Amino acid sequence: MNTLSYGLLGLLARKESSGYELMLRIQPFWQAKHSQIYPLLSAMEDKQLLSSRWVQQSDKPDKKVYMITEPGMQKLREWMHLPLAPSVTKDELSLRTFCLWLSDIGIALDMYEERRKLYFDKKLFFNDILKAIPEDQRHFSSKEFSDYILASKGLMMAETELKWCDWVLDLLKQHRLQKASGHRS
Amino acid sequence: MNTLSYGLLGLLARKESSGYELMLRIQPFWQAKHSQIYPLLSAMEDKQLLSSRWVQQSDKPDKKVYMITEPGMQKLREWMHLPLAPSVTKDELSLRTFCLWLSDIGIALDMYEERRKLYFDKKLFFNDILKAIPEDQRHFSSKEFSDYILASKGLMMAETELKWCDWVLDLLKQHRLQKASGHRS
DNA sequence: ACATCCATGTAACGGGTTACATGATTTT
DNA sequence: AAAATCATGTAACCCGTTACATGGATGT
Repeated sequence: MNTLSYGLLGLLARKESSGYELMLRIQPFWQAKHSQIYPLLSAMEDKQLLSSRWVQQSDKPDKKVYMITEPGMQKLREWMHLPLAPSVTKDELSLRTFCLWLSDIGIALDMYEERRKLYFDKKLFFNDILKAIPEDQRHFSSKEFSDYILASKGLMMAETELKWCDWVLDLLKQHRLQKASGHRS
Repeated sequence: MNTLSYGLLGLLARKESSGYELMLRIQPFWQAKHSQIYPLLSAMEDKQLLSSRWVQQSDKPDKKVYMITEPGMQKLREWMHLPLAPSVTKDELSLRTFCLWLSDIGIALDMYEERRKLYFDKKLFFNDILKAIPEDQRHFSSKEFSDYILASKGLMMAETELKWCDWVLDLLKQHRLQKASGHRS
């Protein structure tokens, strides 16, 4: 059982879902394609950690809805006592930043502007989730508590990333202005 | 050529290094083991993007130092014009947070305390890098500019993560207190 | 004595992406 | 008319980790 499988199990423990729905639910916290998720769900069903049924839909293709079983719940509870892996981030922008000195300042500005838009959208995304959680569901005993603290983290991180982008863009623009005035004098 | 290969090329463009040194230099921004880095360096040497020489050391094992070649520099400059991949983060803590409701509050407190320590050390790490960059090297034209803005990002992110952990820990401790007083009344 | 750092490499395996394959409905 | 959304699945390939293999120097 890998971490993604446990994550899917955890989502299913809160609400039965199809593979497609799970892909959408887990995406903001763990990027995984449908081609990775479907085989993991099949394998967990084979191990009796999940059960499934086909649900007919009008106007949409039929879907296979998975539910967690009692052995699945047991496995989940065990996971919470296993050692926690550290967070891993892989960002091409960091590696490219090492090469800023060998490229045109225009290329650099485009790169950070593009990333700025992503962080801005990310901020809106988590802000919308947060706004949808009413005050009375924001305490530990509520089912929505985890959504509340995770969306808060997403929002805080996006705001910091946005702030950093704006700061870098300012430094780059300042440098461009100084270079222009230098040419005139 | 994958992203990690370009990243190694970018580090070598700034300073010749051994595989071991590259592993240490890239680690804060892209976690990769030596077993992944050594074969990539070999492959890039075969493609004439790098050259190498053995350097003898007293008190330490000999090391194989790689230098970037002119075709390697060309490849690097091309990379800066290719589409930029979005950042990917995989954090087991987020997936576990979905399952908070099914575990003991003590387990939750331990988990966030443990992570808090990690973020605290991360903050110190980037703060030390930042302190080592003098004021006159913090402008765009300096070789150290990329180190300056990357260490700043690392510090800002670590501070936000730390703030989030403290906030979550406060919420959990508040809840525990309320439960205790509820039992008394 | 034992662990850690330095230093390089390979082999086996599991994780994850891209592409292939299908097809209805809704939006632009 | 074309693109996006919903929905499931498989196959080939590349990315990345764990384990194997070696060995001197330094620190606890």
